[in-house]
Amino acid sequence: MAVITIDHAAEFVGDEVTVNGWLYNKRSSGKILFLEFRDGTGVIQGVLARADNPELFARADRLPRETSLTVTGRLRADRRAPGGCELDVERIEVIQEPTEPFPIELKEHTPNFLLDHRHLWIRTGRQVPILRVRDAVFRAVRGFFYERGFVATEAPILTGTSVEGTTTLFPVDYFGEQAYLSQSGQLYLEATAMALGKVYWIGPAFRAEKSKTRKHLTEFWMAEAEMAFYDHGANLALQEDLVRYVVTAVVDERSRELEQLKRDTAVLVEEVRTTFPRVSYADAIAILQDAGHDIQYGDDFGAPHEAALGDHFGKPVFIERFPANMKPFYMKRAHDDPSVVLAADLIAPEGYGEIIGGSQRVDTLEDLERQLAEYNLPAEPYKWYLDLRRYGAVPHAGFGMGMARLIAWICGVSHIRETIPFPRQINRLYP
RNA sequence: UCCGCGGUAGCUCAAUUGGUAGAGCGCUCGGCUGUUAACCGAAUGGUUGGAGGUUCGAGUCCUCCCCGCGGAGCCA
Repeated sequence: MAVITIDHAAEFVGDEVTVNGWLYNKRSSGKILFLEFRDGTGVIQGVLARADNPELFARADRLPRETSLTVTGRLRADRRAPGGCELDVERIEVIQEPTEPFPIELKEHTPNFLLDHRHLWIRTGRQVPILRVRDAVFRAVRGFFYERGFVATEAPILTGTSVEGTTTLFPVDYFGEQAYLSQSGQLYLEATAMALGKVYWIGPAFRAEKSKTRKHLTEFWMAEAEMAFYDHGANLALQEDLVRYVVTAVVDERSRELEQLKRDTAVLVEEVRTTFPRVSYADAIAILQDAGHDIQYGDDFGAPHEAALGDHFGKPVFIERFPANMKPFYMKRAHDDPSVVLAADLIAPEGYGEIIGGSQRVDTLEDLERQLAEYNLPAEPYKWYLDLRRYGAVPHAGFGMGMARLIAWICGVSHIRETIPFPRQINRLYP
C-alpha cells in the first residue's frame, strides 16, 4: 500500500493508499460523512458511510478540524468531488486531537484577526496555493540565473553604511558600534560581480519606512543581480527575459494552484508574450498628462500613476531615463543627456506597480566621487566601493526585483502580505 | 507623519431620534445517505477598545488616548 501526497492522488485511482495530514473540514449527513483532508500539497475529500463501519463513523464524526491523522482508504474517481477523485475511508489513526476549536473558520475574517493568527492562517484556503506558488517563483528565478551562467552569491545583512543614504534603516547595536540591517545588497554585489562576472542572490532587505500600503513590507525578499560588462540595454533585455521565464515556468508548474486562486493564466501569459515597451520618463509623464493626471516632469510616480501606465500598455513596461536627481548616487548618466540616468523601473500591469528597479552603474572613479559629493554623502564609508573603480573598473549594470510584488502579480492577490509566510509591517512583529 | 474609515459575544456583523444589547457562524447536544463555508432544531455565549464628561438614562453625544484597516509620501 502506497503512502501518497494528495497532489498525486489521481495517479492512484483504484488503489488503497495512505495519506498523512490533517482534517480540514467535515460535513455529516447522518448516515454518510464527508471528511476533507489536507496535507500541504492539496485537499481531498474522504467519504465514510455509517453502514460500512459504524464504529469508525462514530469516531470520525466527533473529530474536530485540524486533527492530525493518518488516513487509509481506496481512491475512486468521482466527478462530484473537488479534485476529481475521493477517498473511501477505511482506517483513521489520530495523531493529535485538538481540545479547542480551530480559530480560523472557513468564512470571512477581518485582516487583523487573520494576521494575528498568521501561524494558523497559512494552513487554510488560498494561503497554501499562494505559498506553493512562492516556492515555484523562487525556484524559477534561481533556474533562470543558473541557466544564464550566473554565480549565486550573498551580501551581508549586517552593514555599517546605508546603500542609498535616503531610506530609513533599522539600527542594530553591533558590539557597541552602530550597525544597520541591509536595505539592499547592491553595492556588495557590484564588488562580487568584479570577482565572478555575473552574480545574483535572493535575500532579505529591510526598510524602516512607515509605509502602510498593499505593496510594502518592512522586511521583504529581493532578487538582485549584477553583471560585469553589461550596459543599460543589455540590463533591460535580461530583466525582460527573467520575468517572461519566471511567469511561463510558474504558470506551467503551478497551474493547479493558480486555478485554485482563480487566476486567469491566459491573461498572464499574454502579458509577457511580446516585447516589453521601453518608455522614457519624459514620455511617461506626457502619457499620464494626456490621461488627465496632474503630474509634472520631476514628480515621482504614485501608485495611481504606476497603475495608469500599466493599464496603458497592458503588459510590463520599462520606464527609463529618469531625471538624475530623482535617483540614487551610483547610477550612470546618459551619454547624450547628463541630466538623466541609465536606470529603469519595470512596471507590472493590473495595478501591481513597480516590480524591478535597475540601472547601469557609474564606472569611473572621477564620476563616482563627483556624484557622491553632489549627494552630500561622506566618502569614508564608501572607500571600499570607490576601490571598485580604482582597480579594473568596467561597465556594469544590475537590478533588484521585489519577490513579493512579483508573486502577488502572478497569483492575482491584492496585498503582498499574503505572499510571504510571516509578513513584517509597521505595528506587526508577531507572530 | 498626513487624510479617510473603523473597534459591540470566540469570529463576522446589527442595534431607528439617546430609552430592556441582538442575529448568523463556531463550540456542545439532537436530526438528516452525496455534502461542497452542507442543511434543520436546541442550548451556550457581553466590563460595547480605554479614561473622563453631558444626561433621569450613553453602544449611540462631547474631549483625550490606544489599536486596526484603506490610501498618500518613500520605495522593490
